[in-house]
Amino acid sequence: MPVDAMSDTARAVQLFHALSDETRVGIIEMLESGERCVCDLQDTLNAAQSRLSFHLRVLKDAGIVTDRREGRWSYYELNRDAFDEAESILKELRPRARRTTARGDVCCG
Amino acid sequence: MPVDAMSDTARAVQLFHALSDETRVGIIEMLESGERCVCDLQDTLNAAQSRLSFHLRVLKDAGIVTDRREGRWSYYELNRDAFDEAESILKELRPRARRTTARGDVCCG
DNA sequence: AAACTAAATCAACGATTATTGATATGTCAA
DNA sequence: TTGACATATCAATAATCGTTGATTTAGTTT
Repeated sequence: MPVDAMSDTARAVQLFHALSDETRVGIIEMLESGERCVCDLQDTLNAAQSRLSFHLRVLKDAGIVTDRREGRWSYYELNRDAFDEAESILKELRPRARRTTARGDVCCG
Repeated sequence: MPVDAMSDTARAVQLFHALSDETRVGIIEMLESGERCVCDLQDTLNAAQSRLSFHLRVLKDAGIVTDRREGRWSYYELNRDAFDEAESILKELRPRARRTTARGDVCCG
């Protein structure tokens, strides 16, 4: 499903899912300082080519990275918007009030 | 593994994994406004008892919720610290520089 | 063109995660 | 103390996700 045809919850799930894998976090850490080509990532992360490609696709589908092709190389870069989005989703999920259920209340009436 | 005996990356993965499921996001949304008992969650989210219990445990293991027992009921509440933590992890993963690879650079030398 | 390279995709398998129904544990009420 | 209830845990199954090796797609070099 395209990102913009997704419920808020589905989008949250997609974003956080993309962030919930060691290899992908490793990729993101490598891209923190700027754009990298796939072969660089491969060497440094010590990941088989198709494995890396798989994770890059998950990140790309989630909008966390963008890619550009230059000759026979592909370069990947982090997308700030996705991080803004994740942060704002987190803020929405954050607890608001201190407590609403008074101790001693009955539930399951 | 206990949360405090975990690498930064492993912790990031655990937190984001806990956030990457529709049912769990649903639970979090219900807890935004304060503490709730399990039976409330069950009714509203329309989830089988053991299923809910499973997801609550994932959230609890990740430190996203805390629980307390009162008589035969269990109450769950969001833990602000986990949200702070997730936010700060997100900030660390965020891109720093604009671009380091100049166009036309060669890689895979 | 032919050979070579970087990267994406695919199919098969293995691993992890989620769901379900059954059972266990602790608490309350009759 | 017996029965009902709320929740947790467990074992089996189903579904999803990640890995691997092979193949495909482009682009480059000779």
